[in-house]
Amino acid sequence: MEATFRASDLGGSVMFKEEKKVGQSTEDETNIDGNKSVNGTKIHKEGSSMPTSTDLGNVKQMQTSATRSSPVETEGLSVTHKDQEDQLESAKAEMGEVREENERLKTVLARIMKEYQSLQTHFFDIVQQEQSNKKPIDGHEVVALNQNTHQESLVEDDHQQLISLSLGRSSSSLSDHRNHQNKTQDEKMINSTSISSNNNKSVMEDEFKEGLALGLVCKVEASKTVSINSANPSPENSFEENKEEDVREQWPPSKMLKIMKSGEEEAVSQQTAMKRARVSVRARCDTPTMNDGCQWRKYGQKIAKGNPCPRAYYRCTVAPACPVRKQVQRCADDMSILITTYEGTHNHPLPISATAMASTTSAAACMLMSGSSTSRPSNITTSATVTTSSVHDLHGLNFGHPESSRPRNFYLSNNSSITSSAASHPTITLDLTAQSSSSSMLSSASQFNRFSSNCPTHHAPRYPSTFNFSSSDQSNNNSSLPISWGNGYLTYGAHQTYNKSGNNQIGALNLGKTNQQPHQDQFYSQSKFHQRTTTPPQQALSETIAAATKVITADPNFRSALASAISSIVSGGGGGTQQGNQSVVENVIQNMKWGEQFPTISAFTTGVNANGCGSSYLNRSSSSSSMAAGPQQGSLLFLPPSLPFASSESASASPVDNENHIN
DNA sequence: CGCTTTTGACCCGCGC
DNA sequence: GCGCGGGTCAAAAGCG
Repeated sequence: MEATFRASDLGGSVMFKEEKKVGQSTEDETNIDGNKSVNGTKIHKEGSSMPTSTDLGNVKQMQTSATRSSPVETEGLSVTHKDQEDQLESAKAEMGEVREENERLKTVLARIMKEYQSLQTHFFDIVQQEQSNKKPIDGHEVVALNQNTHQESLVEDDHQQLISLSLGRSSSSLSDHRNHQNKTQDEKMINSTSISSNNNKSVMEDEFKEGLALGLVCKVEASKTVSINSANPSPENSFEENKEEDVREQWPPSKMLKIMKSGEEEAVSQQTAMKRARVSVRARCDTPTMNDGCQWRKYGQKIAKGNPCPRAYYRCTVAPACPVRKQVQRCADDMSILITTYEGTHNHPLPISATAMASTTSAAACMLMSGSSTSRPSNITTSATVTTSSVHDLHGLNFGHPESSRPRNFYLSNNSSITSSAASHPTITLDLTAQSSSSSMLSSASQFNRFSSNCPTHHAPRYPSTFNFSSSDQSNNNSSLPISWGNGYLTYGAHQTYNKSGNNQIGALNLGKTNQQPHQDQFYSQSKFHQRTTTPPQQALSETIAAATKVITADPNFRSALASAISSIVSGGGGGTQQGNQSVVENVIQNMKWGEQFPTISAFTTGVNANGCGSSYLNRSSSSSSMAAGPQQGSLLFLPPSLPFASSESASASPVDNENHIN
């Protein structure tokens, strides 16, 4: 497994360990009595630089059980004692190895950091040189520069319909640096007309490594025959296109159209807009906005038809040019439900607390687009059952919460009731408002099947009807918990079925049970929440989000779509063997699947990055300082999935539900 | 003073 | 072509 990625990969080896741990964790969890947890301990330590609660528990358990065996035991017990001593010894030996490996990894990490810093220095040198040559670059000039530089990509876009999204993409100042570096690399590649496929492949692999460490940029191709830029088949293309799209997203449509020079480009723009996916999250929330970890600035509010509550428009302000927007609106049918619709891809490092939502929405969007890109939008239905135990696996860390091992069902559905607006903005909905049980799963399924009844049947196979990630402790299926936000915390309750407002929503990812009677007062009651569960609510949501991500990324169609997209790029070089590429891609996807859960691993937040990562956010989120300290200090590695919806008075909080209507 | 929110105006796409 | 609705802009107001 480790052979796939070099240890010098930025965080790659570490992520790898995480994957390994994740891959084994179900096994390890079933051996919670400690005998077999040595591997788990080892990997935990590698991943987190400190033992997790489980690890400590296991070791402690062994020690205590060894201590418990007194000399006055019977002979049989002495044998047991001996066995335990043996185990203890072997465990100690293993831990010694782990320590050594930890040291090795630290060395590697230090080297990577050093390389990164030198690269950064180099980058700044280049920037300074450029700035000395011409006026300081403002945002528009940057856009112009990018557009000039990537004119070829524009043309290429005419032949491709691509969506670009990142799964918990974390680096963006970094990514900006990378873009610049890519640009220079790209120029080199263009200048050098004789590029061997091997070189391409190796560059590609490097890109993969770094790209995965930095986050996934997923490109889904359209049904049209893809003509990979044969002159420049390097993987930089993907970054170029990504930049291109980012550029477009940074501009409002009207201005975009103004700068378009030809009808062809206009068509490209329209295609891009047509394909821009949205991810809508429905959640119980008694605050004006749900705190998803990002920093938002409100730029508009409007009454939407059919809903007395105004819709608020926010844009991400973590980075100045971040194209991500969100709309927040109360559900007309149930005011306790907040519908947050995300659009676009962050082009900057995310606060740790924002990565869960970002990766989930990106994955959902990717899945949606993978379904819609090869044909007309997405008449697809997908359901998934996920338990929190698998969520633990996903996180790669065991929080040791007894409640958290409770199975929870998630329902993922993506169907198409396409309206015109939905067609231009394909939307997938993550419904966090309701609880899921077996019966409700069925009802939900039938519900969505009903929705998809008008779907062409050829879409059905694209997404298997059910993904079941349930682990062995699935038995108490009915104990799943509904989720809602409340003052930044989750609350639990039985909720109303979502579906009524789904006119524009092509799909729904229903993470919970469909409905019972709404008891709104429950949702506002912290005390009731605490009565219902001892699971830290934010953790629960984090798990929910991560589980949804897992569902999506575990979708074989999502993976195959991604694989084909990547492999087509790889094979676009003309030299690489398809099979080899495919295996690389598969490995990439395998790693992405888990690595994306730690998108900040690679966000070495030195200098600009740290600031870009949201200093203001961090300053505000005093309650989440423990995790917030990570990015700031550059010690963000291996933190557990953050509590993404920390209770903090968000600067972006706005009275969405106030009655100040405009227009 | 700088940042955020508010809100009227404007633009654009779409349906009729 | 017109009206409607969604989305965005940007000046003014609010706030710390």
